[in-house]
Amino acid sequence: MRKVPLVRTLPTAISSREAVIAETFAARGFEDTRMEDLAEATGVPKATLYYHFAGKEEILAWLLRSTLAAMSEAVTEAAARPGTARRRLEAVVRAQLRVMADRPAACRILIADLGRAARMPDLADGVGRAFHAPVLELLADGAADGSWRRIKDPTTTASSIFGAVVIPALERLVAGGPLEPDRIAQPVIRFILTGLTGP
Amino acid sequence: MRKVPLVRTLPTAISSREAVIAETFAARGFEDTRMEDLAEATGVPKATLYYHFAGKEEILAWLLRSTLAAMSEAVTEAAARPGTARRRLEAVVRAQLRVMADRPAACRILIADLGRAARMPDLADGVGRAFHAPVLELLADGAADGSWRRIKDPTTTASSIFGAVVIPALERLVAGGPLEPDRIAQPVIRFILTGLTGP
Amino acid sequence: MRKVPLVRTLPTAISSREAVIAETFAARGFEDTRMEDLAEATGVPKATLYYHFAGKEEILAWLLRSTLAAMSEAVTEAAARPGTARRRLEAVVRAQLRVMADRPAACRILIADLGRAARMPDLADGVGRAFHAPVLELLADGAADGSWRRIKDPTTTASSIFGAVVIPALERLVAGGPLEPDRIAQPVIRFILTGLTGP
Amino acid sequence: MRKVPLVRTLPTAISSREAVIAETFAARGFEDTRMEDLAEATGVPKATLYYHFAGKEEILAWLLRSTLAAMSEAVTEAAARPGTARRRLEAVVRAQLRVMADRPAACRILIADLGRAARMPDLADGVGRAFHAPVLELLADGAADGSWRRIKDPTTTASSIFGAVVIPALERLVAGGPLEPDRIAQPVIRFILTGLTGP
DNA sequence: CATGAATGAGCTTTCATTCAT
DNA sequence: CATGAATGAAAGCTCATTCAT
Repeated sequence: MRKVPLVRTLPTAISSREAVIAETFAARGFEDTRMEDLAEATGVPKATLYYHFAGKEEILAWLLRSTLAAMSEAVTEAAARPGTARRRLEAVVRAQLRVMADRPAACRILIADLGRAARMPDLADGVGRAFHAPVLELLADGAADGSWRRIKDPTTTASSIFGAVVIPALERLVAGGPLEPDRIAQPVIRFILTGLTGP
Repeated sequence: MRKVPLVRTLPTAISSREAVIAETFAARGFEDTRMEDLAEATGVPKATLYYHFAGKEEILAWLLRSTLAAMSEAVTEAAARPGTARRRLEAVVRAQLRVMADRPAACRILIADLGRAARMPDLADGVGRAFHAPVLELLADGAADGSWRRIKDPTTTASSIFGAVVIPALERLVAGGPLEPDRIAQPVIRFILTGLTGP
Repeated sequence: MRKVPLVRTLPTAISSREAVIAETFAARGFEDTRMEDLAEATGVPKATLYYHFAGKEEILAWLLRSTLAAMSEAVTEAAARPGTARRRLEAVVRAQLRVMADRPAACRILIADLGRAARMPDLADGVGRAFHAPVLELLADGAADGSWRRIKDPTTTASSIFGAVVIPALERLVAGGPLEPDRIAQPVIRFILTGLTGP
Repeated sequence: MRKVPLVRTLPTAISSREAVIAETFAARGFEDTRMEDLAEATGVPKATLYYHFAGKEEILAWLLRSTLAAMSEAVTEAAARPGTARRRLEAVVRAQLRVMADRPAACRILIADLGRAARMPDLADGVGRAFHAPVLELLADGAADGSWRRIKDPTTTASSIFGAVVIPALERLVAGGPLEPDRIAQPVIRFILTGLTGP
């Protein structure tokens, strides 16, 4: 049983089909998606997929890894901008929502099936690194620059922030509607910054 | 494939094994859990499971329905208590966390695989009814009784609240650690009520 | 990968088809025999074969084990008869040939593919136990009772005897002709007892 | 599937790897040896093997043909020496054993899988021509020159001689031990000439 | 000439599910 | 009612083989 990911460089015939693959997985769920479905959806023969990936799970892993990388990049970039922690957090939230809007299928898989991601060793803490880490830093920065109070339990709070952003977005995605990041961003950011009771 | 759920009354031999079934599903994921695994885990022969359930999916549905019912009951009860909306929302959060702590495996499946639940017709809006509906009411009540400002986009906000509660809890569950509802409740409630900037 | 042989008792629907299975394997060779071929030949559905055997290889193993057992029994019985070692050795040769004539396909597989048998752990020394052991004893007995000279290298000699019996028989089987044990027995026995130079 | 053997002259890069190829086949059996395995073992890329051979089976055929040729040559040469039939037969036995010792893997394949060789059209009677034919002549010569009695059933007897030589040798090879042709030759020759009862 | 990349064609195996007892 | 035995229906994966360079 070969579990080591193959190291061939992906031909564009495949890598350019990332979205189609994500949509295929999203439509039927991982297990109900047959290799054959992916072959049909991409136009790449089954055996060729096996030539480039060690198995169906590797394809999903590649997809999620790529998605996570995009998320990580967008979030990290937003967090690194100049400005107050508050502005930067707002940018992070918008960045996260934008990535989800750009790759609805892949993000839907990733977030609506966190359980599976958790079961995939090399992805397990991908979410953590992509979102939590930058946010944790921001939480500290914000306390320092007066953006907000000192956060007592930053880990839990970072998770709460993640949930507060991602769950409303997920519900849109799952409902099938388009995700309008700018529409959601506002109430979400307000909720994150001031909670229910704020001004 | 018979899709109509059977209506026999479950023998306790099975219903008492709910937790084991949930753990089995949680450990390997739905599709990687074979009927045989459930049979072994519960001690109930495969064919007997088929005598009581229309199929594997029905077992999961029964499990999730039961979990959702518990969640719904706990949340609804908390929301119905006397007191300010604020107190009642706090109670709701604690209730939600307590259910998750009581049924870690089942809740983990439910929340870490929202995608599947969404794909299961009769469960699709279960989460909505279990959590969102009572919270939506609370949001209105709270604006009325002065617990908080008037919430502009209550649907999105209810989702954010759900995410803010459930994602930190899920991360604990997935990490394998025990969920201490009371430890998490405090920072989460504070976050929900006052956000990052509040007092 | 389950390598442990299953322990269900074989239904006669299968065990009674032993010969057909052997013929199927013999006709096309092990690897060119698909499970489907065995299913068709026996009338037992593929999945049912898998219910009773852990895999194709297990079916072959069962077949060879059974053949070896028959060989062992026949040879041992012949070797155990009363009489001089010489008479008993003659009986052993005839017994061996008779088994081969009775189960031509299975014996052809077994002997024409000793290499595979050697690669199958639990069969590796089956041939040794079935033929060599009794013959080794006979060689000693014969030296004691004056049937023949003292044999210096009994292991090699036992192998030579085995080869001298089995190879002519195999050539008949492979040629497709029927094996007439009594026709072959005579020249073979004479060769074994007196070699080329004897009276 | 092209069945005509290609006639390109083999580059030494391949022909010099004959032993490695034989060992690879011997270790796993023909069908469990993948083209890839041969490529790895020889260092010659898969596609290059296909450039020189019409297919996997052709590689085995080439190997066995080569082995058979060596056997045939050695045996024929030994049988053609001057001297009594008896001396020449002894030489034949030693020659046969020497070839087996020199090419243990290839001979193991050839003899431990006589069934397959029999199924390969152009090899079918290779063994016959390589060993049986010279021996048949010797049997007649020996009767003429007084080396031994007149052999009644020379075909069967030639087979018995072949078996008496080759099976003990095969058992050594399969056991993994080295084949010491001179150690085996003596008891085998004695057995062939005088059987069990001779002086 | 030689070969990395690609793929057609199957085959083994697995499992959810059924059914006779 | 309960269940051991049996099976239909896939699906993942492998590999021999081809071909463009």
